Amino acid sequence: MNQYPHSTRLLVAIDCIIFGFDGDEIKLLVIKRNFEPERGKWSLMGGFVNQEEDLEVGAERILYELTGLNNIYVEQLLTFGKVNRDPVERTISVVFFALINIHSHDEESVRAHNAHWVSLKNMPQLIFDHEKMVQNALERLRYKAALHPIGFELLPETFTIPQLHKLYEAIYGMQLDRRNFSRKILSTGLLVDTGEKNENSATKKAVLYRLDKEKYEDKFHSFWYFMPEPSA
Amino acid sequence: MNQYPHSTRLLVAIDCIIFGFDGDEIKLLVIKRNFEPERGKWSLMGGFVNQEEDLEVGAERILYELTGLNNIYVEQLLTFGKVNRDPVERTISVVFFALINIHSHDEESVRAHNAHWVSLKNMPQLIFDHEKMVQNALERLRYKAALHPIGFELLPETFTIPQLHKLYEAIYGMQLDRRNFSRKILSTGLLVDTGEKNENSATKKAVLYRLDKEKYEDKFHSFWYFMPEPSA
DNA sequence: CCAAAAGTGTTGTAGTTACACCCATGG
DNA sequence: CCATGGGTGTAACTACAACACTTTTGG
Repeated sequence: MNQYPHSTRLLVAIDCIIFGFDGDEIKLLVIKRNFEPERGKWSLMGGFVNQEEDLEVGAERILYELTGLNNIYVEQLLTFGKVNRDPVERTISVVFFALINIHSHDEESVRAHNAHWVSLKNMPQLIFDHEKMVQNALERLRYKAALHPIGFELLPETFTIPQLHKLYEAIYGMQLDRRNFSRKILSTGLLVDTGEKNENSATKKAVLYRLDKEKYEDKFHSFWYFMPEPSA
Repeated sequence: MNQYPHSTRLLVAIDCIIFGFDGDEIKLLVIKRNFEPERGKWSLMGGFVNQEEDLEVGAERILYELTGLNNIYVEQLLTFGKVNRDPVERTISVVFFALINIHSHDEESVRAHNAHWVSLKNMPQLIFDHEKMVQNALERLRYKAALHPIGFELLPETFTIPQLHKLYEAIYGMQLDRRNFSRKILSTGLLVDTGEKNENSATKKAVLYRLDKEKYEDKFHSFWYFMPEPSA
């Protein structure tokens, strides 16, 4: 077998930031470790990269193992590689972040892994550099959600504008004018009126929308700021 | 020595995308390999991560080795980890991208490494997945330059608005109205008139500006699109 | 019929595009 | 004195923030 000589090989881990939205707050899915090292402490869900496994595949494996979900929004965040970040042995960690509908995961599996949804406001201490990872992921979420129609990934298939509005308020920790927000979102042309209405509401029922998948794919990469607005 | 048992350790490489601007085009600094594997082919500058070296430090080491430059703009891009991306042995590559003033590097060192500036338009074939990396880096550059005052990193300490204008046209491969661009850039308040003028011009001499470092640091992270403009 | 939440209208303002015009310089 | 490129001005348009108002529902 061909090999590069004289080079050190390192452990490569994958850690997953998993965000959810409970209708009020952004939540993070973390596990209380019942294994060593750092048993009893909180950490992100993770694992090691297998020899014959692409990084993305590894991330999907780990996410599936915990949540039972496939086909969720996953994006590579950054790779953390400080020499002493893991006290046991030097480990490079490739961090992914995932957005899921908080009600869709496999409860069994989550319980079996001793995982819990925690709110970002009173997040427990996490092991190693996992808090930095979360901080970084939150910044990325804010960044992307401001520029791309990404928030939907945290909601069910069908959702109402007020739900989306609350979601955005939660992401940015600030109040947004309900009416302007509604227009802004609708003006993207990405939402399709399903004709149905939300039954949960105690007062006036809100219209349920779903994503226009095609337009979503098309428009996903558009953004502008320093550049002039596209005239077409 | 404590170790995680039963886990595979992998080679971890660092590859560097190095962008420059020659006044006309965005250029990429690549090396023509005079070592195995793939001797004689073009590739990005890279190296392996040392056992006792942080990833960022490794990137800076590699960049310094090639260009002789310290304190340049470096940002982690993404980590590439497909199982067969390197035919010799499975290698994870953490990719960084750097922006430098094309005239400031150490010519000696660049020659010694058999490195050359190539234009993106007729870029030679690169080994492995390096072309994907470049593609990705270009997208990131476009993304960031549209939202953050990052273009300056590709220019000398002092520069003129027309230079900056040409730079942005090169980044996006499109024409931008000279006059509106000028106002937009000046309205950021990030440029300071040095009082001096560009001597190179054959006609009217343009004012030389420099960055207001403090404001630059402050404003670096501001951006908006879906969100309302900050009222303060 | 009233409170609470959802949805629609309107207006002033600020930013930006798409221009025209003037200025400085070297040949 | 003229061609070239740099700098400033301006009008029309558009987007959006900040509001008020109407509609629907349950109790």
